[in-house]
Amino acid sequence: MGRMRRPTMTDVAREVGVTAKTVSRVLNDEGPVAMETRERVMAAVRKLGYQPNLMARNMRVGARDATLGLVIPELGNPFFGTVAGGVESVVRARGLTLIVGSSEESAALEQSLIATFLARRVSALIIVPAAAGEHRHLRAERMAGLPIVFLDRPAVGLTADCVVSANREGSRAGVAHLIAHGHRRIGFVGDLPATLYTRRERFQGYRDALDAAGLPFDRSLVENGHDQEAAARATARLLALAEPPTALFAGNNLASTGAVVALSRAGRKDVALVGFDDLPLAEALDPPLTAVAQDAAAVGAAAAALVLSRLDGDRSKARRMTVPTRLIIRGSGELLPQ
Amino acid sequence: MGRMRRPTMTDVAREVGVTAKTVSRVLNDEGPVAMETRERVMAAVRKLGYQPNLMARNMRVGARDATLGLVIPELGNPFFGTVAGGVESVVRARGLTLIVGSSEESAALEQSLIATFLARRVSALIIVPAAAGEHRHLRAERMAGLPIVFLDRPAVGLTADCVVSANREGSRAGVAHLIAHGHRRIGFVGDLPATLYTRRERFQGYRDALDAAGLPFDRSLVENGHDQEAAARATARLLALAEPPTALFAGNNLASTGAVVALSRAGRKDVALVGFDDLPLAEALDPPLTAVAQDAAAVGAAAAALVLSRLDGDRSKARRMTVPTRLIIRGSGELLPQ
DNA sequence: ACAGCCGATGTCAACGTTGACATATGTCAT
DNA sequence: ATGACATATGTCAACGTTGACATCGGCTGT
Repeated sequence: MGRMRRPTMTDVAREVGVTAKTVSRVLNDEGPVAMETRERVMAAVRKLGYQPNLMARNMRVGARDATLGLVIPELGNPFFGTVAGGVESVVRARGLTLIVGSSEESAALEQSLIATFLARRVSALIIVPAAAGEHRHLRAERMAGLPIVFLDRPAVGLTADCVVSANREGSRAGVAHLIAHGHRRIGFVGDLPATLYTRRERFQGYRDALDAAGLPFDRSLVENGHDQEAAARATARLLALAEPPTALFAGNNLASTGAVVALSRAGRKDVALVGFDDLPLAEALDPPLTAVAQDAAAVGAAAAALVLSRLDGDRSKARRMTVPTRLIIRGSGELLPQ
Repeated sequence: MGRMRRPTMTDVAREVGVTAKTVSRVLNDEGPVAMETRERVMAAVRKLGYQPNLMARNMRVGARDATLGLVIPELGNPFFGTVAGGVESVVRARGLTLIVGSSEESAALEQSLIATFLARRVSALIIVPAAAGEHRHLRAERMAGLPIVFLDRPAVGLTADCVVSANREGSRAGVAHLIAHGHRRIGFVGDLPATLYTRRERFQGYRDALDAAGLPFDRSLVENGHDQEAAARATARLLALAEPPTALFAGNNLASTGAVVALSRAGRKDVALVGFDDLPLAEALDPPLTAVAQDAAAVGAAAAALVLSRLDGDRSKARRMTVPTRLIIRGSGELLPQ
């Protein structure tokens, strides 16, 4: 229970009968130290349970903390979890620590998280911007040389590195797939807010495919919802139309899940569906889900790699990387229009 | 491009023509400061883009960093993602920052992550132990008053706070449900390694249910696999037995997913299934999945709340909290034995 | 008019660590 | 014996911030 002071380098030094500096040398493998001294220091370290104070070290060394800040919109969303996993594995291989914070899609929370990270003097930032985020305030940091990479969604009001999926192209391919199977009325179940970058891009891909096929765009075939249940309701609205769609395109993982659930509730196995984002249970659904798969871990890893190259001194101009998507054909997209 | 020095409090002070201490007072709303001075300081802060250095502050204040370390086994697993989300929301409400690290189920990595967190002087630790983790090394920290809460799985070799789901009881209820529908040969698809706490508990619940019903335990009905694909293979092995089970109990979310996939691949809609952990698509499956749902966010939130109470000085002895599970009946568990 | 007090600010040291530089031995070649 | 040099360690200040205490003018009440 004794809330005692944590031992410092000086405590270790006193125990051994040397100076803190000598202990520092031992711990950092720096400069010449007599073998015997080294051993006695190590023994004292173990005995006292000494652990270096990284805050003090970083402050003295002046440098930034060997820490990388990651801001994501929702920890609970498996897509972002997987992205974070991809970032983490690359970052760890480099001996850096990852600090993760969740902005809950709130621009204000995002700013305050970023401020916290900056106050901690992180070495770099990876940001999945919140829907209404705005990043002019980071201009000074970028000028000062702090590596900042945006992930999944580009920065707003700031030129910076960015890694995104091939949203528009993937979406276009998915919708074209439905059109190729004869569908002419294709519903779009999108994310909210509709201004969200990925939602806009994927919607554009949807329009692209319609245009390429010479199909008219029908505004009433577009519905939105941010979470699974809202997406299910959005899907139900589409199914209830006077002239309902014969096929659906879902704009993200939650929308896909919601659409599948809504179709199931309505007992409609005849409606074709292609989802952006693959789902773990895709192949077990009836019909199995055809999906535009994005590689979340790869996106995260690419962003992390980009950050590391910046840390290594790469000063070239801001780069945008696009990670390709892959259409996985399983059945739900191949249903013919009834 | 100019990698210039970041402004310090002293820079701000010089700009205004006061002392660093005065700036400090303004920024911390402490002591009396003339209105005019306050405004000039704030103006200088904005002009220079000053941001306080938390590392320096924490060091001086001696106290620990206003940061909480969370160690989870896998960032990509939605269960842990949701847990982390639950922790984060409670922690944020308190103005603390969450540092998340992933141990990849490696005891060594877990130890090194914990060491990093300790070196950063986090205010508290929440740990989801890796499968083979061992925590004697944290005894000194606990004695020194550092709040440490274990989550989902208890500590090994250390008496400490712990928040877990009602694994054994939930599992027993799930299996009892299958037995109530007439099943006598019930397969168990478990996690790996089999020594994993949750796997052991849930397996015990399975045995409990069998025993209570006077059913024999058949070792050949137990198969394991850690990820979704391995679980699918494990399930396939069970289905291929000479005397195959008429029902399955899956011991976690990945096992459930894998079991569903394997049943689907085998075209076996006649095999009953109850999964531990609910799945987002549960209701859309055919048959809909009956599941023992655990509230991952609540588990995370409970652990965070426990940590906060410790930070607030609660010195009572180590507590173990059990979060109840809920059996959600949907159909897959109600299939009758063929 | 003077003690006493309050408001506004300053001075100094310390948190734990390490970089720059200094010191004290011992070894070796000349 | 002497200087040159390497090895092993020590001294001191500084990183950016804040706690403890000091200072200084003006205002209050008597």
